[in-house]
Amino acid sequence: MALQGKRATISDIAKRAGVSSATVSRVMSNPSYPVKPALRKRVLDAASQLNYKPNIFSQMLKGSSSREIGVIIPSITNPFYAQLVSAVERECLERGYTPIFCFSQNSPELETRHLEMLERKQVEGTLLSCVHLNDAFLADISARTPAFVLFDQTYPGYEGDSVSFDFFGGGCLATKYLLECGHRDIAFISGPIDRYSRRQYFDGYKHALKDAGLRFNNRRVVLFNDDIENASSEYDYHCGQELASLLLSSEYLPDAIVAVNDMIAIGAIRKLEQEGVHVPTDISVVGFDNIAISSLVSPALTTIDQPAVETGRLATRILLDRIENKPVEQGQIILQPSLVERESVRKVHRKVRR
Amino acid sequence: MALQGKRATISDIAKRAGVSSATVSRVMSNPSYPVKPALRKRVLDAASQLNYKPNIFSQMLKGSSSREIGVIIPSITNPFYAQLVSAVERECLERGYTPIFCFSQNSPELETRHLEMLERKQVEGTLLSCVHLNDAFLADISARTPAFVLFDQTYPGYEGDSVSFDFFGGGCLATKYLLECGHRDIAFISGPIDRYSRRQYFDGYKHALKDAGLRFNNRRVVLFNDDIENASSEYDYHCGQELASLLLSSEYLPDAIVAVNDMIAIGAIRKLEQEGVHVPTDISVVGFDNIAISSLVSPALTTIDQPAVETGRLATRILLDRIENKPVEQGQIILQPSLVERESVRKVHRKVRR
DNA sequence: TATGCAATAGAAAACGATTACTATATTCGC
DNA sequence: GCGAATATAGTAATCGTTTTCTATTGCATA
Repeated sequence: MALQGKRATISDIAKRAGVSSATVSRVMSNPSYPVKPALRKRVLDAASQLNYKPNIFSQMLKGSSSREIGVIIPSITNPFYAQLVSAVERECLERGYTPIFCFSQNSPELETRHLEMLERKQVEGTLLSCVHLNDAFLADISARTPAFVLFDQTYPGYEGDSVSFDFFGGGCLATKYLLECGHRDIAFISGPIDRYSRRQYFDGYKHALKDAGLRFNNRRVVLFNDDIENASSEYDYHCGQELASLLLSSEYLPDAIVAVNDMIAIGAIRKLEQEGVHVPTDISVVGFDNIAISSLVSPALTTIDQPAVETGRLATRILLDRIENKPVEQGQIILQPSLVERESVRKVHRKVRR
Repeated sequence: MALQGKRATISDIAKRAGVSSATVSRVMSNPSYPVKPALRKRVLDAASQLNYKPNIFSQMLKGSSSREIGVIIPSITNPFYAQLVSAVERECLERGYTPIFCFSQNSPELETRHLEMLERKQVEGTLLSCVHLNDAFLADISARTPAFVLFDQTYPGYEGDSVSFDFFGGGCLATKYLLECGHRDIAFISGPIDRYSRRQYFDGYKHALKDAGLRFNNRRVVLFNDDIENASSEYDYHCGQELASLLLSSEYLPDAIVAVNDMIAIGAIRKLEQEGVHVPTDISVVGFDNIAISSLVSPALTTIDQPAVETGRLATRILLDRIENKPVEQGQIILQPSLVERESVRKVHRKVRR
């Protein structure tokens, strides 16, 4: 392999093989065009001698597709997104695409910056877990991008392709389960309810309470409002500890807690245990996400499963199908929550509902 | 914003503004070239009316730099790599580069495939946590890539830039700490010792034992040999459980365990507790990695810190400095281990060494 | 023996931006 | 007021590939 300073071009090969550059191009990338076997061999030999690698920018300029997609998520240290990203990558790999992952850190400015970068790079499509709450902005972007799928964090009333999750149903399910287990005084703990998903989850909680004929007690909603844009597990964990402290300082403890995510639940449980309040004996907790750790902590966390892999896979499929102009059976998917029963909830008295 | 089917080119703008395309180019991307204010304004207006976005492929073809780098790691669901990736991204963002993340799943074939893809894309540099154990291969790649830095998993005797970790020292440190705490019968548990890093860690363990005048007992080395290429946390966790079972089935339990990583340690602890063996009362455990969860489990894991953020940051800096031909003070960095004392090790009797 | 079509290959025109040359018009130093 | 330097803008070449035209064969059909 001759590695002179510069990389060999198609005309270097042409010269060496004694043919025109058109012929070289046809040998290299148009298998259907007839070229005499002898010539073809000469070209192939010359190419390998010169260690020829086509210049991708030139090919792109001539209009071939880059097979790159952009993927924007809030944070990769959040295990939910790590799993999601893993699924996206696998799907892309199978279909010959390269994903470019970007992390918005829950910052609209960063999200915009990444979106602009992806547009500059002329990716063929974008997958976005969106932290913008701006309708016009989204319309703008999705019009400009060849293909565009919202996932995880979607936008209420968004008309385009999306793979979202029934957060409302999730909030309901978690709360109803606690009610069924005989708990009545159920608190809700969360970081800032900024995102749509959290609001929905909270609404689900309230709905389930109301549905059970219980009045909603605002003092049982404990929020940790901190506008540090930080989506790390550690942060959520500490947030959970903080929230548990707040709860511990109230007049009396609730029967149970609905936490807005697993990490917060785990942080809260840890703090409670530290203060001598045992889970689930003294208080029950249900989380949300079903990240890997949740089954590994003690007590293992009862939680609502949010299917990260499924979300990533479906969203990627829709996006790639759009890019390739394949028919998309369903452009708007809403994944349903399911309960994962483990050890953090105590059944006070059986109260089976039909 | 007029969005006709095709995107506007530089000559569309030239036509609309009544100037030559050279002038447009100079206005758009050569601020130092003098252009009359009136003309400049005409060009700028035309550009914004046509919503002009330069064609990046054309720019690349003319030799401007892509400011893209490739980053290959085994798996993103491993929290150590998630943190590392996060640091790489941050560093890239600051310096205006776009990282393309690829996951090798510990498969040399996939690693090769990704490396080839990155070469095709003509990235300006590559960061690799390498699963190949092939010298020639590495030499080949690093010669072909404009800039190349090995990190995390490096290669013994590798001459190029690298940011690695003193795994041997880590194994020593973990073992010595247990010895200092008064433990004598110390087991080593691990998944397959395939990677260089694991072998080194294991060697450190043996060295510390020998150094303390203890004979190395091969029956205290418990390995889980499974060539499933799976680097997920869940897998390691189950691997840890399996290893603990193996240990439990031996004639009598060791005093302490050195685990090859945190996830395996956590899995083992969980299994031990399930079988009524309490950590650290009955047996002590020290992990390796210091992933976020390790401080959150109960008992909190005593472990060796492997600085993920530092590794990612330093490796990226070296790579980008090379790309930009800045002087690199130190091309080969070996990060040192440090012990994080938490709750999973019991001090049998104080035996202070100087 | 024309005629037409497939096989084969080269010349040259794209793709869109940058930039090395030119070519004017100004302006400056003296 | 004259040559030299500078400001300003256009022409055309260039980056490396693909692809549309052409052009020449060879061969089968009528």
